[in-house]
Amino acid sequence: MGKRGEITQEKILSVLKAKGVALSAYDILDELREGSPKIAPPTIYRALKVLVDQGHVHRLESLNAFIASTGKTQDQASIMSICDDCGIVEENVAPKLVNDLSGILGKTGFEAHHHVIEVHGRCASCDDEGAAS
Amino acid sequence: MGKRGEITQEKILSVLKAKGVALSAYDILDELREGSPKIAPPTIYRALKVLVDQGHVHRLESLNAFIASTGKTQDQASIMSICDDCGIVEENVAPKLVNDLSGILGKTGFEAHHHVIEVHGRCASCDDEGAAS
DNA sequence: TGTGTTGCGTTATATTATAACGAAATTTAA
DNA sequence: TTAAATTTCGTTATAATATAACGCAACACA
Repeated sequence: MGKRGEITQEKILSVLKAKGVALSAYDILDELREGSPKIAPPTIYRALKVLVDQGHVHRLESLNAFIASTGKTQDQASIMSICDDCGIVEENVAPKLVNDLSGILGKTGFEAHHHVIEVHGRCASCDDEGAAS
Repeated sequence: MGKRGEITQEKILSVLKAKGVALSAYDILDELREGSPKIAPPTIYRALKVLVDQGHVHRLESLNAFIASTGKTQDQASIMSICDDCGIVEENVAPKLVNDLSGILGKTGFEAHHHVIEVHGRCASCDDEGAAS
């Protein structure tokens, strides 16, 4: 079975969890190369695809980056808030809102399969800093 | 004043309106090159930035593509529905939903500046086709 | 062990995007 | 009106993101 691939997945997930921030595929590649110098982009992208499909990792479309899931979002669409100042990304859930969203689009006959909801702005702590200065 | 740039913006906008579908920056580049062979990527990206800032064009983060705004969304966050079958993209507005969304994040002190809401799925007509087959 | 199948690593390349710089247009001040 | 300052644009070059394609290795099953 896909043993080799799973090892890459585990390594990626642990890097993402250790860092706790959004990393690009190439950031991850650089990290993994410290252990296995010959690893190449497709290996990373393939492993990321599995992790994203499984819900262990979220892809941030508006950053072209990836972040470990906190696990809050069990199969639910996640709402990612992204601080443009410090880069911190938080994962949120709002089943009702996502449901409403699908409902609005459903009125035109659209069948929603995957939701990309990413909100850019300023996190509480950067906001305080700004106010304090 | 920036006459040259404005001409590029107009050309891009008219290409996007004529096609009516999402185009990548390089799709647009190819179109414009039929008139002015020497045009280069930064020219396209700069013009697109202005058009997006003005709200005449939407950037689709999950497709790395651009589409002309229908004008429905006056300064409001738009909700883009994207059919993964035929590629059609529709622009929708739902001020209350966006407001709710900002409210949910606001509870954690996050101040929302820009919303990326893109829903992938199947449009009504592709759905019919699937059912009919 | 041989044969089929799947999935992985690797090479190569495609696609998307921007940095940096020089030239042209425009503005400002004399 | 012309010289200096400023802004914007075109251009070259390259960076960053992502995937196609192929061959080999691992496993599955007879």
